[in-house]
Amino acid sequence: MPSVTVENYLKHLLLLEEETAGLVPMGALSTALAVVPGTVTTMVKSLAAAGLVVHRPRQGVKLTAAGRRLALGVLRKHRLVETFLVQVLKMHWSAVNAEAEQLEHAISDTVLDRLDALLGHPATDPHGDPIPSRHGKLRSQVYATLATCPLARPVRLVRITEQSAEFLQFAEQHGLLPGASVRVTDRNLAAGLVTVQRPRGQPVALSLAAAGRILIEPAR
Amino acid sequence: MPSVTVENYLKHLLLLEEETAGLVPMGALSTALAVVPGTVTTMVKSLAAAGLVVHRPRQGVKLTAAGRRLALGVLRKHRLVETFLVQVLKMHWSAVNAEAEQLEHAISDTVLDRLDALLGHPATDPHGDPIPSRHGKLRSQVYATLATCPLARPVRLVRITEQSAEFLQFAEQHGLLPGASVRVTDRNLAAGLVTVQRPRGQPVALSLAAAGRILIEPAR
DNA sequence: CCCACCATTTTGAGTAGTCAAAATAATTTC
DNA sequence: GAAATTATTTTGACTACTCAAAATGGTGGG
Repeated sequence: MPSVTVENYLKHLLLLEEETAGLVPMGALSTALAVVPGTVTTMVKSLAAAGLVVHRPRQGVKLTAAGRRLALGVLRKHRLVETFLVQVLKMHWSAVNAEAEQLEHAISDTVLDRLDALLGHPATDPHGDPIPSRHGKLRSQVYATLATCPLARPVRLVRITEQSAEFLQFAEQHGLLPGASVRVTDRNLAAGLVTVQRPRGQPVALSLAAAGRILIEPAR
Repeated sequence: MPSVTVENYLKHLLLLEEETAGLVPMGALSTALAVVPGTVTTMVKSLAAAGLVVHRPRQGVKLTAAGRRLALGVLRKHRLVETFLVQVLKMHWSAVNAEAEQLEHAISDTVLDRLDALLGHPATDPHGDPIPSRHGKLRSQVYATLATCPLARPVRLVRITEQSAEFLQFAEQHGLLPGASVRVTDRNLAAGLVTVQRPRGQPVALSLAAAGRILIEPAR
């Protein structure tokens, strides 16, 4: 049974692979896990010895099939727990990431399956992040974002790929929730600013970086 | 924040204090925690240094007020989680102890309070074990047991103080659940055997030790 | 009273994970 | 193409736990 630490390394590696071409650099893992780079090197070597990752020295890491399977299991727990916390315990979506961070390592597959059934086998968590299936399939669709979509056209928010409580609270305050329909009215690359208009309400200004974390699809 | 290990030492110490007069011997903790006695000595010394227990060398340990407060918090989490697993996720009462053993260390006070509210602030868990209140009060009533109660009189089961899945499955199969009404028809001290009769059904034979783990009160 | 037995404590050693800081390699810059 | 910068790895050390096995202290029987 992998330790909490191992589970965390694998989960973050999976997350980083999603947004990285090729190998994940050690530094990226190091900041994601909030440990010093030397620790990551040591740890990655032992994960490699266990057959969970492939380590190319001075280049980076990636998951093996076995590592990926484990990581997907952890991610599934994380996202189902988040969904449970919001839907059943009525917690705020900005608070559940931190909670799930702990619970994902303590919940058994048995309990998880019950939870999944109770929730009606949801496809995504409250942030719109896809929940890996019981057998390790992850529907990982490529979406446009508020930083890249065409101007003026109505778009529907599908996913917020940013877990910080502050950002999520900000987003909710301005109606930027998965499912909401908005239009990007202006995008100023020089200033790095995106202006978003929702049906009834004030326009909202976002940094380009923030806008890039909000995934969308053409509305209707 | 106390480590999982510390939480486990404190919780088991609390449980052992309930059934021990005076200090808890090191050996008892050692078997409860499934570690060798030397480990307990080392660990208890560090808990004592942290002000969580009092250690009288060669005699035993007991919780300080601070240690007890922490232990009650863990026990509350354990028992509320058990209740949740049975009442909401419909798990079998014989399986939930093992699950709660893990979850009790991962669940935050916030989540716990929501769970408590969802369950309607239950006073006991599915085994009849009292749930410590949010402020660390533990209603710890002294009950008679099937090993000590008068013969032939109808009694109501209130609590099963034995967590092993096998025992709980056996108990359920014979209708020995909290709330059930039964009568002890025979008690053979020489053979160490207790015979229990429930309203409609075969008589059940139990060892004296097992009978002592089933707490009762006079029925009506 | 002494000896044997039991529980407990000590000692020495190991594992998992971490950091600080020095060493090394790769990449960019000029 | 050397020098400077940046990322990564190494080294040495520390914390929190754990075990095996030897040492110690009490207790109870003869």
